[in-house]
Amino acid sequence: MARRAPKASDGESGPARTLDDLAALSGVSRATVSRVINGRRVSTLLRERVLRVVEETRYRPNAAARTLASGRSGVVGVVMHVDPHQLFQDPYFSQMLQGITDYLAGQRAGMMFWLGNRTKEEILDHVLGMSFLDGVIISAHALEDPTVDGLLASSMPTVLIGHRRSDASANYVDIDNVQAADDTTTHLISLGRVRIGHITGSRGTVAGEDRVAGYRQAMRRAGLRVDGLIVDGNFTRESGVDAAEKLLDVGVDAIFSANDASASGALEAIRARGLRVPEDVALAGFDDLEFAAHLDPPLTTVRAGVRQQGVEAARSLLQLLGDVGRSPRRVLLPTELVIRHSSVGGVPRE
Amino acid sequence: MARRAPKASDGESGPARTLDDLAALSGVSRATVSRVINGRRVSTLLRERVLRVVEETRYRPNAAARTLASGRSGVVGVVMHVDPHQLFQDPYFSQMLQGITDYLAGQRAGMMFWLGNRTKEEILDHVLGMSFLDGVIISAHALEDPTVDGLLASSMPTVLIGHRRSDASANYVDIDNVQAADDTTTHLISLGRVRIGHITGSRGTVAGEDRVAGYRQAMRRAGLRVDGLIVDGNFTRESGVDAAEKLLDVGVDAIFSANDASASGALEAIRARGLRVPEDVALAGFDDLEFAAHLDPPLTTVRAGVRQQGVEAARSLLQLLGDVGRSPRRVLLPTELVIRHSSVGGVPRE
DNA sequence: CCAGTTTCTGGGAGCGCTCTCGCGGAATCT
DNA sequence: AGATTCCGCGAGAGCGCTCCCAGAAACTGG
Repeated sequence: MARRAPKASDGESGPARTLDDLAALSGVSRATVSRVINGRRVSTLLRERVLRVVEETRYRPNAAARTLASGRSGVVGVVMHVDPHQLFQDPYFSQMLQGITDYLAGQRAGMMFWLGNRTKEEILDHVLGMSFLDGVIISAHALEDPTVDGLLASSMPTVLIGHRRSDASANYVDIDNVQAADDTTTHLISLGRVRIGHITGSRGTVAGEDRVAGYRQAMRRAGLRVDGLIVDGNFTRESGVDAAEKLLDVGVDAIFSANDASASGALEAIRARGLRVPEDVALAGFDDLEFAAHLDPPLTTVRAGVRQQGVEAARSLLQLLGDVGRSPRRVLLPTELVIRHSSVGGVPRE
Repeated sequence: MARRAPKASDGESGPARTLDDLAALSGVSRATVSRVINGRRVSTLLRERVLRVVEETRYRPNAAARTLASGRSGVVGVVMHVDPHQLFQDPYFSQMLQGITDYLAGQRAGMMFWLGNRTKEEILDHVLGMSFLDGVIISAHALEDPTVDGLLASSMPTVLIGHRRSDASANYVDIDNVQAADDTTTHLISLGRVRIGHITGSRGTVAGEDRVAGYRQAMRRAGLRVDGLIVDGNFTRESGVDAAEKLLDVGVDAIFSANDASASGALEAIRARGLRVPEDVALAGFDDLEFAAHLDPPLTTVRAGVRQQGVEAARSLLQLLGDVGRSPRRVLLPTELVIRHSSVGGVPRE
């Protein structure tokens, strides 16, 4: 297509737009210029000659041609299918996004985002339509997610965040929600609490289901009853308020809430009744987002390393792409129970 | 390069990966398949034959090849050079980003983001390195910005948000900050206020400088003094608190703050002194972000249509790309003074 | 000093697509 | 009925790059 003027040249002002131009200008072959550009072995003499021309002409390789010829673009997709409003409000997502972008930017990888304003089918279609992508990272919160299924079924290298798929070939970064929830509940039990309520996360999400499972597991092991002590929430502060009200009505001496946001809601509800935390009701959350340490009292919670999950996912994807064998990457990040005032009043503020 | 296995085929399982495959399968030429895919005139008979094969083989065009051959990728870059923390905290940016992404997604355009975790030079280099981009949208807040300069100097079609560059060729979407600030100040004057303070935005930003200019202009026209009444702020809530303290010390009966965040800080400071808004001190902000209407009292402010600025920028860029002549796009969005309780106590809550 | 290496370079064949050109046959005109 | 226009289609030349291959040049050792 000499018909359409090449993007970057008006008339003949900027001469070197292609490798051939550079080759002509520096008196070597195109192959040699390519070697110089890509840092492969070339004699010092020629290398310098070429580099000077590259410099002078402010040459920039054509990314599309490169991608076509090499099969890799250096660009990955990032899909976080959540309501945009929530995306920006909820530090959970912004922290994860930051982890991803920091790592990828550091590796000079490009990234395209799909931040979930569309339907899942549209997203899948759109992502797969960007066929030049080297791979994609997708945060998979729901147990059932057609976007994830579609990606997994496609030939696109994919890393999931937050969902250990049973598919043998799936790559993921996750935390052990069950274990962490068990630990947290066990912590509350060890404090002598016996009526421990749980405010669930959204049903149908991995984190929601796994955390309630961990809670049940710990309670069962301790021989404690759970009937009436599990109230549905949906990870929002508001749901935490409502759920805590119900738990307080039936009577509890501790509440384990499925995330920090709902825990902060629970805290508000407990306070509103004139009850003390942790004396009357001990409280624990999950995620350890920044604000958790600044609640009054500071919240006992599970440090999930949300930002780190993003970093690991990005790292895994890049490793995966570099690995010809494409052996699956599975990363289970450790969690840590962070004990603060909301469960153990006497402990000095960290 | 038959050497590297084509990305999407393992062995010979999925046969149709290229137009040539489709052509062979449907017994037409590659050109005709291309016409079908791109919706150009083809007889119904052949069209259907081809479409059936496309369907069956779940064919997806190779984006890189398309870009190389056609010179357009359908992907644009979005650069918002702000600290990521601020990006997510400050609704200003998230609203603008949402406007941009909504419009572009609606037009099925892809987008790549640079959300400002790197230095300006790095960003410029990285963006220009993605040579396949059809164009870029950049939010230009600072008076001097090397990234913007570099983009403008390059051959990359670029639309600025928030900066009317004098460059005849620059495309932008902006609002008339001077006029809007003048209007707001004039509103306060019309209420009989005479000692009207201004809390500036960050110096060196277009919005900051223009808004103080509009304020000065209105004050001068009304014959009011401004010395001692202009205090530096930086668009944050905290700076609003500090600046308001100073203004209250010198004595004011109204404050016009350069944005809503700093206005909310000012509100806090005024309240802390036991003064009433608007009876003792009338207050006005700028931007009309969501929270402005929910302050107590609701804040008089300038509706800048932040989300709309994003939409318009995206629309402008797409128009620009469709326009062979590439005649410059300049959009000056209207603003509206939204009068609420914080300036006119008697007005019923909107 | 020549055969056997090793290193470096250029030639050239693609990667998968778009788009112009021109041909043949159908539709329209005189 | 013959001349003219129109339309649909195939052929084929690129787009700018990567990477294999083989020849040339520079070493090595006997």
